[in-house]
Amino acid sequence: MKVPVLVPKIFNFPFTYDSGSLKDLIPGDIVIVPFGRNEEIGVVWDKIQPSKKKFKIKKIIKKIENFKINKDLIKFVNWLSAYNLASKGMVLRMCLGEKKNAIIIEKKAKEELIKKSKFTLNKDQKKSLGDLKKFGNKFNVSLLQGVTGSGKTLVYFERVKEILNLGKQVLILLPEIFLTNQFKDRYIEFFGYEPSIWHSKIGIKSKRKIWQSIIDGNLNLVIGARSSLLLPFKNLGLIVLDEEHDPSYKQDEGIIYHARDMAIARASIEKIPIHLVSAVPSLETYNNVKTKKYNYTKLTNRYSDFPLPEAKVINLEKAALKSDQFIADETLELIDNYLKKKEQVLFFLNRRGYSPFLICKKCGFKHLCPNCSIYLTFHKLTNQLICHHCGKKIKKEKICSSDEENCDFRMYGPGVEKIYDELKKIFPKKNIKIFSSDFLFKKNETESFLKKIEKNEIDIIIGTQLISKGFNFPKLNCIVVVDADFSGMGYDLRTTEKNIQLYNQLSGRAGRFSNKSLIIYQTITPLNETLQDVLENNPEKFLNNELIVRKNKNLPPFSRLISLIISSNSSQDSFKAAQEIKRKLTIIRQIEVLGPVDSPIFKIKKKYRTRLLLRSKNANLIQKDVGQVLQNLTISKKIKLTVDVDPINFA
DNA sequence: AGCACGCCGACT
DNA sequence: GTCGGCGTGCTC
Repeated sequence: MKVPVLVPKIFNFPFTYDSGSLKDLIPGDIVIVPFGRNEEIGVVWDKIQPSKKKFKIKKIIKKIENFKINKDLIKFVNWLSAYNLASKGMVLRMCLGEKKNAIIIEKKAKEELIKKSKFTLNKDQKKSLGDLKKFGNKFNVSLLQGVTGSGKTLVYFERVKEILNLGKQVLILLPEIFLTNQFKDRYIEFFGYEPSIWHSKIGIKSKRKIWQSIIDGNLNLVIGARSSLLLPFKNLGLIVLDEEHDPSYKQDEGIIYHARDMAIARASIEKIPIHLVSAVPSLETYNNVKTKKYNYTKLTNRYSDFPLPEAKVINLEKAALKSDQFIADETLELIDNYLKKKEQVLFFLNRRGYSPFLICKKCGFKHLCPNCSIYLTFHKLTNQLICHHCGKKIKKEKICSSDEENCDFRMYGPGVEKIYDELKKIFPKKNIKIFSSDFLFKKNETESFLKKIEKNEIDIIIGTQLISKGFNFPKLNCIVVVDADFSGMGYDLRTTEKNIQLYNQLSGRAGRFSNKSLIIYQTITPLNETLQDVLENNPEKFLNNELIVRKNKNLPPFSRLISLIISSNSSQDSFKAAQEIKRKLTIIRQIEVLGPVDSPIFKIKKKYRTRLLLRSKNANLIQKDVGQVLQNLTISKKIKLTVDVDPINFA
């Protein structure tokens, strides 16, 4: 009997095999097949691929008895692959945990019971929980919105418990790996046992253990990052997607997909509910709530009734900073009140290193990354210049082209290390620490750092974006945004949205347990509109305006975008290939093709990148037509084509 | 994607 | 003279 078998490789269709002596093979069975000169794991797929090519049909070697992929997952893989223009085989690869031998049998782990704390929901929370229940246990998308500190987690934990009690599996998605550990403690407190955590960096043995017990139905709950979305759940009953608005849900390497949108698709295929959770939802989700596509429930008050921090703007233009100073005197006066009370102050600056600009005063020389078309950032910690794109590290060069002497470098603009130096000079006795990826080397370092902050052992924290995400710092009551910059780079239509999200999230870090908390925005543009929106703390107003703008400009969600990135070792090759692709695409009536243009960062990791942007003329899906053209494309293997459906990053 | 085969530079 | 760079072709 002929059987279609999909292998976890680049192919977008299953290969045809002979079942041999194996009887009753059905879609979802996991098999070992001969492939080329090797053996490969594969999954019996739903449809035989018709083919004009002649080939010898090989026999399936054996069937793996204990595990089976469920039918809905096959449907989901097919759908995800078609939507994102990625090959089915590569999507299947993600289901199998990337590593092909995740399947090997091993002993199963028991959940260890730990003491469980008692939680009670307040009135607000009870109402939202009631709403979520009311929406039902069939497929529906709902947004649980609540200001930072309103206790959203507790609400959905209760909901999760309910679904678990029905004997169903639950998936909780979080936007970043490092949040999963922090989240673990809260989970243990509530449920009384260790949750299983899944993300790309967990070891092979835990992967194997989790994968196997999920497919068996022995494990009921997984907390995971993006990749957990493709796990082979046996009977999934609920998906919760926390921090719904977070851009890191978009995977932008390898198979490019948006985990939020894919999660919704999976819920739809599995016919189960999905809860999106956020303080300020993404524009897409907001629009879907407005048009009643999604259900909606809101928590309006902070859990312990402490107010959100008061906001203050400091005009850096007027502050007359001395050279080498990035913190205004007025800011220093304000934070002093908090430090005196032994309360923490957080300086937020989304710039790693010491200084982003190192320029020779005499010859104007700047260090350019040898692999990318961007300038290098000076890091004092390692005394190196580092490329924030490819990670290249080099020592300072000193040859000045203006005369025989060495270059005389000046530093412009602050990074977190620079702020550290400035603060250390003013507060030599305070314990000041930087929280950025450069200072968190080892695995447990992040956790111990966070513990120290919780225990109030650190007086001043200087942090990058990392710090804005979901942490609970009880003694933090004052935040300083060193450089509230709203200019963006001009190539990201979501810059404003991201800024609103960021500052909203950031301000939520302060005043968890205080009536008097403060967030200070230092800026050279105190009248900026986005800043005004942030200050007003009325994200709905911003979202409504933004929707109007998008509508007028025919941008998503009123149209659809697909971005093509064409890259190669030569800038001419990339550009020529892009023109060629554009020509072929113009056959499609319902899209317009913008470009080709060099990408804003033209060279990344030695590859020259040119891009095309495809836009639908209405809100219909265009994947099918575009996919067809791309499939029949014959371009040199030297050219790499990356397809990004619903792009959010335009670099 | 991975892997083998095949053709040209640099160097143990 | 070999090692190894990557460009090309193939996988039921």
